[in-house]
Amino acid sequence: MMTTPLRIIFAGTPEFAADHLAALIASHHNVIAVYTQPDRPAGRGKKLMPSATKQLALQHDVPVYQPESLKSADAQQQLADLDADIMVVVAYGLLLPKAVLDTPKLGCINVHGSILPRWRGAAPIQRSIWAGDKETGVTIMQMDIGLDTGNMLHIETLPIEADDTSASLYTKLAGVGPKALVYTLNNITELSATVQDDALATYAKKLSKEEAFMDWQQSAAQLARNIRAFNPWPVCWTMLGDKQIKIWQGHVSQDSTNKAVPGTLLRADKQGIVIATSEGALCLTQIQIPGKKPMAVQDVLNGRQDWFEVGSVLPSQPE
RNA sequence: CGCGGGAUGGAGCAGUCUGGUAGCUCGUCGGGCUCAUAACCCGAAGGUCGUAGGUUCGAAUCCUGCUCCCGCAA
Repeated sequence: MMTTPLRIIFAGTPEFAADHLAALIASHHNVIAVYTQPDRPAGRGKKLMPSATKQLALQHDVPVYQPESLKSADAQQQLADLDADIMVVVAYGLLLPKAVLDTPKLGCINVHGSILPRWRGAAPIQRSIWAGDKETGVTIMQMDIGLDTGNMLHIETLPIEADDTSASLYTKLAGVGPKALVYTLNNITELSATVQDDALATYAKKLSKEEAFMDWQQSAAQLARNIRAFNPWPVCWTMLGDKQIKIWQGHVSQDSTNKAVPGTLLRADKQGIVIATSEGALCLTQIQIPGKKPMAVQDVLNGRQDWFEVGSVLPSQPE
């Protein structure tokens, strides 16, 4: 159904946002400007890197704005002068003051990576895996003052598979989100907004590197979920002697812990590295040692069998 | 110019300091053993040692440039 083309301002930063921008550019709507975070140092040499969204915008000759903040009167006036019908926000990374929310004729809408009101906040995709949810999705909502509290316009659900990581789920949601977004824009005037039930709300707090440290006092099931949730960032890790080991893949093992101290290395062979936890054993199948890429445990053992001595105990706290 | 590690058969590593016949653990292929096997035994194939130059009688190894990969830190 072809509706009247909307004049859209797009605000977003990472890859996930760029995927949505691509869908808008391909649609019959007009993206008149793109807001994205200022270029930040990234990558190996700490070089200044434009965001994925900026790169895409430049390819399509869409004007790019990169204010440090939208709180200033200048920035707000600049945005108002664009005279947009609606503003679409996807993983922008900056808070929008009320003045900005009210500027476009149809307000601002946001694509959020969970089924609201569950997992409001910064890391909805990761938290849904971390918590063991069976289902997730994207919610398109009308933004208001609160953090992800706006009225919901459209929801698209998706099952979470047993082997899904944050990386794989991101990819899946990036496939669903853009379609849901375009659908919402095409039907923006007819869609009824559903108010969120605050009683059901949960908050997806940001991930930290500390949280990704393997605490063997936790259960094997929780640690297995952590491994999937914290992939590709910050990535679960542990200390083997003075070496930091990142853990990219693992699963709950059938092995008995024989009441071994949590953190005890029970076995290291082709099947994986099995470690005792407070509740069950965990089998690591893909790990990464400093200076190397992630590798199958089998490969690591070929060259460094002596590193993994059965019976040694890994720490449950980062020094 | 933030600190550091690395590039060697298909995979993971040793060898580099003290230049002199390319080595280990696996994988692959062939054969054997076995009721059978991811187990075990025997054998084989497979490498311009990241790249360009320099030093040398001789360079994986020493020197210089370049490319790519990664850990830390922000």
